[in-house]
Amino acid sequence: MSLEITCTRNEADKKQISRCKETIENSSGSLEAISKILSLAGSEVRLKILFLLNIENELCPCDIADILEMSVPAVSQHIRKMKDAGIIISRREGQTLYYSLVKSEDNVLNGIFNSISTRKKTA
Amino acid sequence: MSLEITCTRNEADKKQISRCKETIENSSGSLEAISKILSLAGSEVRLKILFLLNIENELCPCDIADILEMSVPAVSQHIRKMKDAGIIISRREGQTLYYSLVKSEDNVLNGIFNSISTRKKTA
DNA sequence: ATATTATTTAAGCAAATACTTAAATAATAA
DNA sequence: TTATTATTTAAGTATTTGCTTAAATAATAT
Repeated sequence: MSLEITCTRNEADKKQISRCKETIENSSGSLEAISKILSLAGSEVRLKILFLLNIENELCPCDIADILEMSVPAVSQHIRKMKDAGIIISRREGQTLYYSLVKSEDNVLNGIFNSISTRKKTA
Repeated sequence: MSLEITCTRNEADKKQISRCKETIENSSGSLEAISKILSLAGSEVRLKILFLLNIENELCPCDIADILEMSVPAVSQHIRKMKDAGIIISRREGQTLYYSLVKSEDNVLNGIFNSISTRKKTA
């Protein structure tokens, strides 16, 4: 973090700017982690997959492809990104891989699932 | 929504697939709206801007550029996307434009801000 | 072994994204 | 009016993304 303030606005509140820089610095870890999760959930296809996994507990790529009416490789590639990020895990049963959400308490995804339900009700 | 099921898995649960298709169809509006917001918040730069606006109430592009150590046009272009999506609004005071969050109750952003704070505490 | 099925991986490509620099607006000040 | 300041807009470009098709793994069945 550079403490130098380059804003030339007369009215600029330099204390506010310094304070904000520190705030960002102090939360940089969670900001990075959460923006990563949000960038994954920010794809409509992936949000649907996450939403379905939350409801159905587990699904395989083949079923997801069927539900979302898209190709299996396309689904598989979305799944890989979420698996790499550690928000879903797989369980094998014969040839079939079942994917499910990784559960955690302070999970930003739970708030998102609630928002989807809430917005649906009030719409 | 096509009700045709193309999954060739022997074990495929056709009732589950039909049910999931209906679930997605029923929530398609909120899924689209929320994925749009998440795609905006899923950029680390924009998440920082939203996070700062939540704390400071309002900020101008010049100050944000200073805080985040990036160019004013780059900030302005991020701001435009969020303004176009209706999640922030501007207030003019002379030459300066102050941006702030559009408040709403069932707001997915509030859950995100909570997650940032929670994760910071437990980290 | 060979074939079938479920899934992943890889290569290729079009579209979207996020910067950069330069030019255009808009408001204020001299 | 001309200059200065805050901001936006536009054009250009490199990177990322999300699909497609084809090939590679992996498990099961014959």
